[in-house]
Amino acid sequence: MPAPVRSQLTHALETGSKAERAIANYMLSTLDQVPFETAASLAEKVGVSEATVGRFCRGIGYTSFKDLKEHLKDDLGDHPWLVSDRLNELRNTARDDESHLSQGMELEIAAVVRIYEYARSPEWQNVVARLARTQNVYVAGFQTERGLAQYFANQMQYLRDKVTLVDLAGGNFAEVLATDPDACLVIFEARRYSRLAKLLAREAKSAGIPVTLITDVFCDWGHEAADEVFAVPTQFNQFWDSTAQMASLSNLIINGVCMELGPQVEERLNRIAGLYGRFTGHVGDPVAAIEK
Amino acid sequence: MPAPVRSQLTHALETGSKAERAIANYMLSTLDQVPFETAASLAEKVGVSEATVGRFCRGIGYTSFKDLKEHLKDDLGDHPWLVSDRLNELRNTARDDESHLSQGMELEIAAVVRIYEYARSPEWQNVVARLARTQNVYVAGFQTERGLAQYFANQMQYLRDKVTLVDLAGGNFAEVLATDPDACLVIFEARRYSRLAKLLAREAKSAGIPVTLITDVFCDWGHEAADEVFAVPTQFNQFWDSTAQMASLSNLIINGVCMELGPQVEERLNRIAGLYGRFTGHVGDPVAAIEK
DNA sequence: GCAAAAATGCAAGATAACTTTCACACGGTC
DNA sequence: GACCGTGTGAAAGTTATCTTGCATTTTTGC
Repeated sequence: MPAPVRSQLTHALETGSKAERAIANYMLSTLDQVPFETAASLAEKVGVSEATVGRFCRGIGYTSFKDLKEHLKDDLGDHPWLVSDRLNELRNTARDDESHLSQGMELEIAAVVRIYEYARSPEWQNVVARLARTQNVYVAGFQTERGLAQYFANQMQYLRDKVTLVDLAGGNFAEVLATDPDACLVIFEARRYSRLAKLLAREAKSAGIPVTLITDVFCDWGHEAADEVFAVPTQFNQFWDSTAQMASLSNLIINGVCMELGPQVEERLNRIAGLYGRFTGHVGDPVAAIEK
Repeated sequence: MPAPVRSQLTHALETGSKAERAIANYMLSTLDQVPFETAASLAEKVGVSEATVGRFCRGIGYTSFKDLKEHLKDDLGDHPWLVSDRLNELRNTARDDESHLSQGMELEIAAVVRIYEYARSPEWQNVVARLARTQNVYVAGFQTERGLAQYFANQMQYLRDKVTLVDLAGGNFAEVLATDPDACLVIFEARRYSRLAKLLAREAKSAGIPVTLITDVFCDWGHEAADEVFAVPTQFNQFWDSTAQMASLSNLIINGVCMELGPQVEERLNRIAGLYGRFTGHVGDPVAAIEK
């Protein structure tokens, strides 16, 4: 895999011919416009011919201008950062059968960045505040995302009381829909969406219960049925779409709720850990403690 | 009039037909990827035909998909779209009360890198091959990691038969420990480790059942009790440690098993989706299918 | 439950984007 | 000043992208 586009262009600034330097310079200074250009439009702006643009791109290691744009898309750049050495190591030493892996990794990193962008949005603050203050919190997940819902609910239960993982065991969702209206609902769902997810979201909304939907980018019914939609990237260049980063998102929410609730949570955490210790035990507990 | 494209798309979310809503939604969710798309690539991702994308763009006031991109150029404005720029944006514009967030992000990215390093290790291949071939797969998770175990198990069940999420409901783990010895076990656990996790791992190991432990970096009893230990970073500069990246790791394993099993999984996937469709239904299924 | 209308996909045709070929211009060298 | 190599643009050729017409499916209204 060739080095990041930006550094290739910078390199060309020094080594290239006159026209090449001009192209590289123009691209670097208007990098965020580049994806909208075609070889022809770029050529005209720089004052060279279309063919030269193509040759230039081929010269610095891409098969075409289109190919360069393609790389730009998931380019993490060449800025020094925490793990760059290891990242580059993985990128560069990948055997052919592994290159899909390292490409997947870059996409997964982009997903993490996306999630942290969400964490600074106003709607995020809404959700966190609501999850901290609302009397009853309900969590639902369907199909493979049920585990994520449970993960979220279990952690939330460490922080506050009255958090329930809902299910269809009773054949309806009365536990959410026909109860204390001081409630809110979080749903985890991804393609192919369960009929239940949409139905539950709708019913809850019309019952006046705020709904937060954590889903993938393909969900087209989210906005009509939920108050907030967090669309998490799920395609990481693998055979199997991965909703794993929803777990990261939910942990960030948990953390937000934690801070919203303040120091009082600590006491609850200890109490619950104590309960777990007495009923089940932790590794390293003195044997005596277990036998009580 | 800020961001006409965005508002046009938002408007289409409400007024458009099914396919149109899907297109608008996808474009909005991945707005900064749109410049790289062509009508065809977009159509494939959204699951509509190329022609529909063109018609949609014309429908909301542009002459073509290309024309829409042309307008997007102005609207996207100075919003950074390159992942590296977005990263820097998050890093640099963080208000004081957010700086712990962006530091956490870097750690979380490092965790992703760590996981992909694992995915290239020999022991990883062992685990993947074993999970594909062993007759019975058992999965366990304790405390908050139980959800992750369920997540893993549910996905695995889509790929192969005889995957069981074990629990202590019966008061022992006979389902794993006193049964067909052609079995393997995956355990998810993090601090403070449940006594059960260690005990189960030991018992399984001495019963000749290979054990894979997915845990945090603090686990000091893993190597004596498990055959493979994947230690996932969990400290992201937050109040609350996050085991979320275990989900990413488990999805990578799933993906590996998927490839190991080969094309035959596809049939199983379809069969299971079909079952889900008939018993519960998916969003978008014709009403008739649900009433059968 | 049916028919009319709208929406959609397919495939062929049209257009735009890109590559290749070839000839010429410029700069340096003998 | 002729020679040679490199870089370049124009035009022709190739491929990708988009549009259009038509058949089919889905939705809507009664």
